[in-house]
Amino acid sequence: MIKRRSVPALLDVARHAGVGAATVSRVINGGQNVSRKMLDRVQKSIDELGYHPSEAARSLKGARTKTIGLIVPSVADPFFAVTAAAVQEVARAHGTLVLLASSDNLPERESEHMVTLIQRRVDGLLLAPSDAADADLLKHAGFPVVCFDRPFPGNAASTVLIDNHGGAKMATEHLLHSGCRRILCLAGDSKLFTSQRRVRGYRDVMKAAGLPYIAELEVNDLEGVRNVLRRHLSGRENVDGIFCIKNALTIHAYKVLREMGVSIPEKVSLLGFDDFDLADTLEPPITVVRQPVVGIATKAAEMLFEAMATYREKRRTVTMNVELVVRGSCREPFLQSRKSSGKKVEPLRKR
Amino acid sequence: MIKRRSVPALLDVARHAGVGAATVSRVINGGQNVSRKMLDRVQKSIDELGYHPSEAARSLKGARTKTIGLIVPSVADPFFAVTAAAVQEVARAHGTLVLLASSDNLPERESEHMVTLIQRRVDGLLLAPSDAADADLLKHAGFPVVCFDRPFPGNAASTVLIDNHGGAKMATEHLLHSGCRRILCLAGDSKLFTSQRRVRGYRDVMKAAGLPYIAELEVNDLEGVRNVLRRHLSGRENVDGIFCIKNALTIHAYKVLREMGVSIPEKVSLLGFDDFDLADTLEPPITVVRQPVVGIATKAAEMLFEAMATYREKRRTVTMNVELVVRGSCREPFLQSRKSSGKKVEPLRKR
DNA sequence: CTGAAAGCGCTAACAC
DNA sequence: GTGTTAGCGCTTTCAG
Repeated sequence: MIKRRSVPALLDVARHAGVGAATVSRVINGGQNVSRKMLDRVQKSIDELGYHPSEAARSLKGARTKTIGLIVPSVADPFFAVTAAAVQEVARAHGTLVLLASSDNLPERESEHMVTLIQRRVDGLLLAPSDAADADLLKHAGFPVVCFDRPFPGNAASTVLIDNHGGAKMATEHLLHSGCRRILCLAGDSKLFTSQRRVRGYRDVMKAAGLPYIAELEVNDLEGVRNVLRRHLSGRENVDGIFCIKNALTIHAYKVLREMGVSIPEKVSLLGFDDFDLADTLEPPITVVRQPVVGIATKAAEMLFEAMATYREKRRTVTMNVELVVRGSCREPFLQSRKSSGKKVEPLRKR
Repeated sequence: MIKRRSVPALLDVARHAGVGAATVSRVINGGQNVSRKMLDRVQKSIDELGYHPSEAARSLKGARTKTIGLIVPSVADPFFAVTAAAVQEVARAHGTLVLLASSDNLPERESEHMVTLIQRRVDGLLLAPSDAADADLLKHAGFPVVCFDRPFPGNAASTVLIDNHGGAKMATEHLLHSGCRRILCLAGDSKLFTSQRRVRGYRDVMKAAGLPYIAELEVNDLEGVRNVLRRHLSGRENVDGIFCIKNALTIHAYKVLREMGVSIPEKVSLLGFDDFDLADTLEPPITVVRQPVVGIATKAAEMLFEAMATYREKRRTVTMNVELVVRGSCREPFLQSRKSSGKKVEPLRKR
């Protein structure tokens, strides 16, 4: 027996209270220009019937849907989880709900979700786009779009990024100052924007220093890291520093080094891009480049709401700074005779 | 200059293609009973205008909104992030979108979100309710609700739980078998359902064993854990085992023990409820009770979709099992002479 | 196979 | 102050 309990409509309330539709409408919209008496009567009917106005009908009248879309590769990923929470928070402050969708970095799935959100007539969209996001969809979207973490291909939308290149340079230089000369760069998924930028930062520093470029661009799981490290730590490579492009790799590298009995930082210095929860608790605590995760998302969300309010898209890209958090996984810097070179790393002792 | 670009409507397409509205409707709904010619013509107009049907108008006709709500205390919390991802996945398989909201464990905010979701006419709601969730709202919700992690007060909805009590007993017994006799139980936020159940499991075992009940029920931050441990490790308490009710506490306890120079497990055994990413990487790796996070969410979501499909609410509570993951933070069990007692812990070597 | 028209639940003009 | 009514964009009879 499938009996769909139909929820009461405005007209039901009106009839129940013996008033016109408009009066009910006024009541549920703040009760301006309604006599005390009517207001009470209507309110009573509303409560008795358990009435709640249909948002669908409201938005049909052309009003906003008070909903924004958020498409991320994966909600389970701590970075995007924190990001989602921050977006949430901004949205809530604007009386707006968030429609969450995950793309798994699959362009097709991403497009699929975008279409769905267009059909939902969301007021705006926040997006960490895949490398092959569909620019055509943006044209007919009918609402502003702001990207974060990665740009939209062809720079078709406003974007909030971090200084991946600068952060990677900072990291590599820190390793250099720690006395490392044969630095391995560990990266996964070389098609990812962030990955490319960070590798480039590493490369530029190494090249400028006349040191060898040793990079592994497609390692992702623990097994992969194990193979790679086994190879590079013995033999002629004889790596003395490791720069990991992302969290998972940093953690894998840490594990492998431990299981291989390689001491950090005495034998090998380890530095990761992106901070993580227990980075300061490991033995030794891991030195990382920290990105302002909440800041990125908040900024992106604010830009979106601004665009939604003004309804004029002045496309722009905001780049946020990262900071080096020095802990204990890199050797202490050698005496720096080159004090004058100015832009030396300012070690922070955080956490 | 605020010019809101209005998106094309079905009628625009109809006019553009020189056909009736119904024909366009048929085309966008699978194109049954439409001549090849018409179909092509309409499709062309659709593409040219970049038309996407309005979901709001569709659901106004009484159809489903193909949206479910998900209310969690915090998306940033890894547990709920993973949960959200799993829900996502099930929803996607059902062609449904997820409206995500976070309550911060605040009953008022929770109710607020519930009202909003009711107004959105979501097809169903997944909820990790606060301890003071509003049962009245459920009455007029008009859609099925399934809770997870915690029950709805008064058991007003179907629920997916884990065996908190059993898990805590398992944990405490394991500590006992490890030779601990003075076991401290660390809990935060004593009003939380999960916390209460777990503390109770600990208590029951201790009581049955005739051992002292030593619990701290309102520690939450690192500072709090530090104070508590300092107190209990010295002096007459002289704790030799610690059972942490949740992740954050386990990690804090680990940190404090390290900074105090207390060796784990030689001096103190440590056991946490709920597994976490680096539990196997710390020194020593932490023994934990693991709950099937994805399983919980998936089960809850499936129950919800089932209820949505059948539209009959047969309220039920599902309890999922937890498992003990033995790593290295508890002393090796003493020789167990009581082999016959059967229900002894079956140590798993996972990860 | 195709089109005209009613109506979903609400808001906003407009009358009273 | 309050009620009537015309749509918003779509689906769905019901005629042609």
